[in-house]
Amino acid sequence: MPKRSSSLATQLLATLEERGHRSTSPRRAVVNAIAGQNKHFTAEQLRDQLPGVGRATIYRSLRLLVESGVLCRVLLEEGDLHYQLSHRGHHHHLLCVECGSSQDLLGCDIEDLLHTVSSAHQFQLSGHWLEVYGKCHDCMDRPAVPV
Amino acid sequence: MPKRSSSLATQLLATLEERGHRSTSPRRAVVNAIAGQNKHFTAEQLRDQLPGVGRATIYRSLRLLVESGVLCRVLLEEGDLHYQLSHRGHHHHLLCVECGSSQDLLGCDIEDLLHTVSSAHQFQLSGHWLEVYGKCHDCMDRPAVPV
DNA sequence: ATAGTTAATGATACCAAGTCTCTTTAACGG
DNA sequence: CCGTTAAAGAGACTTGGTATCATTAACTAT
Ligand SMILES: [Mn+2]
Ligand SMILES: [Mn+2]
Ligand SMILES: [Zn+2]
Ligand SMILES: [Zn+2]
Repeated sequence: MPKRSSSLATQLLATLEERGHRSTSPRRAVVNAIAGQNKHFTAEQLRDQLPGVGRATIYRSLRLLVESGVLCRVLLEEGDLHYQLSHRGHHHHLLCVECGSSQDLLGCDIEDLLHTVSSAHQFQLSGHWLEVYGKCHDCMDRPAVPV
Repeated sequence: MPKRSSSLATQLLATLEERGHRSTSPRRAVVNAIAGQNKHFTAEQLRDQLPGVGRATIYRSLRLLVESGVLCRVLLEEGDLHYQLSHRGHHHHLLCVECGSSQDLLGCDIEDLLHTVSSAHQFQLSGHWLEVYGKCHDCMDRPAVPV
């Protein structure tokens, strides 16, 4: 039996439909899989979970969802690109390098600071990219995992 | 006749030698080419300029120079990885999206701010990645280049 | 100066992460 | 129900890089 769609999945799909995209069954499979992730994930992880969906379709869906603002790209310290559900609007992440969890960083003062610094350099700010790496609260207590 | 080495190139090579790496002729060619760049560049650009040097050697040299702290990686807005000469130590860049120039951002308050924000989230900061995009002073005045 | 040791090179195969092309399918609007 | 057109999927291709390994050449010690 097909896994039941979460309301989150329904919501993601609705976002796509509002933007004029069709509700196809591969697309529903993709948003369901995404809704089931509990932390950031890669395109390839999604592909492993959806062997029946074409590779191009997965990448196309990810692009649409990023463009719609419901997914955001997350760059890990090693350079790997992951995705995760986004709180709409620009924000950043505190990424735990230990357990892979992430916390959103909303309404911090970075924008103001960057504006100040930029104008000091006679630079007209238009965008920025920031990722913050470290250990989350849980992993701070826990002794480091032996490799 | 072989292009004369700039003192910058000599300096780069010296850094490598100090770290126990041999002064080979492909390596000299690479540091010379790097010393001749006037802005950030990609590995492939370097390759085009050095058709006689093997691909692996170019990537290996870039890695060594990054590890030595004399080159830094720069992530452009579109996701392309570039390199540029580094002022040793951690710093960031103001990248002009118009002309491709970049200004180093030293001693800005970002570290302090991130520490404040992190501890507010009970997060133990260990690193971060920041790139700032916009228009440099020159390009602010100039009307946008027609595509 | 010579020889020995070992780092470094480069040819080539390989790989990861995507993108492009093109034919076929199916969603949706009328 | 039909027609239009978006979307899918197969598969070739691309980009940016890494791994392997036989050969070469820097440096070191004599
Ligand atoms: Mn986010
Ligand atoms: Mn720099
Ligand atoms: Zn953690
Ligand atoms: Zn500029």
